[in-house]
Amino acid sequence: MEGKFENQEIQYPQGIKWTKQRKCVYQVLSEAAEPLSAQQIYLLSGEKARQDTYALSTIYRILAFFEENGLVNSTTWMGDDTVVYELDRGGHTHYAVCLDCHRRIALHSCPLSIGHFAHRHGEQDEELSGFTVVGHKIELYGYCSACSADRLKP
Amino acid sequence: MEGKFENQEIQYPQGIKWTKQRKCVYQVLSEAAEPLSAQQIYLLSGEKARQDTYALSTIYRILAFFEENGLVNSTTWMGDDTVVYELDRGGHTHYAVCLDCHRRIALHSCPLSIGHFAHRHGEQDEELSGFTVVGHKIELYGYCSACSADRLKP
DNA sequence: AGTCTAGATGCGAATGAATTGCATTTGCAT
DNA sequence: ATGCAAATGCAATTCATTCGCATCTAGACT
Repeated sequence: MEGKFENQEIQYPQGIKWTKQRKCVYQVLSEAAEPLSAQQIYLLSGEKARQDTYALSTIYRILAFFEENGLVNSTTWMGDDTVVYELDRGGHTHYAVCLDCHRRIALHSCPLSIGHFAHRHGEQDEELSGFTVVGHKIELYGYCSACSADRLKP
Repeated sequence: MEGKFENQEIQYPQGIKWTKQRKCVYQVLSEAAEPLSAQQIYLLSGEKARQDTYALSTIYRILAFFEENGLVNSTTWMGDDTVVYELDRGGHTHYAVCLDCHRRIALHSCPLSIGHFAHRHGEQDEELSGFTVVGHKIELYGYCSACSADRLKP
């Protein structure tokens, strides 16, 4: 039996060609607790796919494709230049990033409702008139509890 | 006379070694209207320095040095992975980024005061307890007026 | 079920930003 | 003016990401 990572009860969005590579990447993303880099996805996909490994370039192409089709969003962390991807689950999460150890902490509440914010700005900043806001990204940065402690007694 | 970009009335922060390359980069940044990439700074420095051109690797090292010493901040734009640098002028600016033409629009008002925001979060999210927030970054993304129009009638 | 084909993949080579090693040069404190 | 730790230039290197092209495959159509 074809028992790899397939035949799970995952629902793949319709209207696109679902190759085994795409299913695999999709599943990896759906199980991820936080945004992943192409490299990480590449490794995780390799594990899932029993003995196969999918080409890294394919992973990149799949991610670009997913992004174009609105299935995933990409971002980068402060102080790091590699792009990370996460499934677009409708809602959104923001993070606090430690400038020292680079640890990231997910914030469970968003400090501003998109609509509210966009609205206020559309009215205040002339430059922003006509701009259609579809999303936002917020990042707090500073030092996590562990690193804050270290910085006091060096 | 040594008439290059030097002998202007620029005040260089004290306590560090001011080579001509560093002065030049510093001046380029102080004249910039928005964050610049290392490449851009490299080119602009080249122009300022009459006939000289400073090594690109030097520019990178200077920027890293400036950042460590709190003179500049670095970030990246949505949908672009090259790092950009701007002088730390105390205040901070946020941008709206067009996902289509990549044009950026500076927002002249910040939707949340750091203190206020950090405070509320430090109390609400348990994960954030002990985290010392030193700054934040907000990016709106969407489509600018020109591109919004294009998207309606393709 | 078998055929067909646009589009997807694998592989390796190419790009481009950023970093590093090392020999040489230069602020700047003495 | 002198000396040295730190900064620079240059070339080579790393690492993420992209691209060209030959081969394969999902899914539509017999």
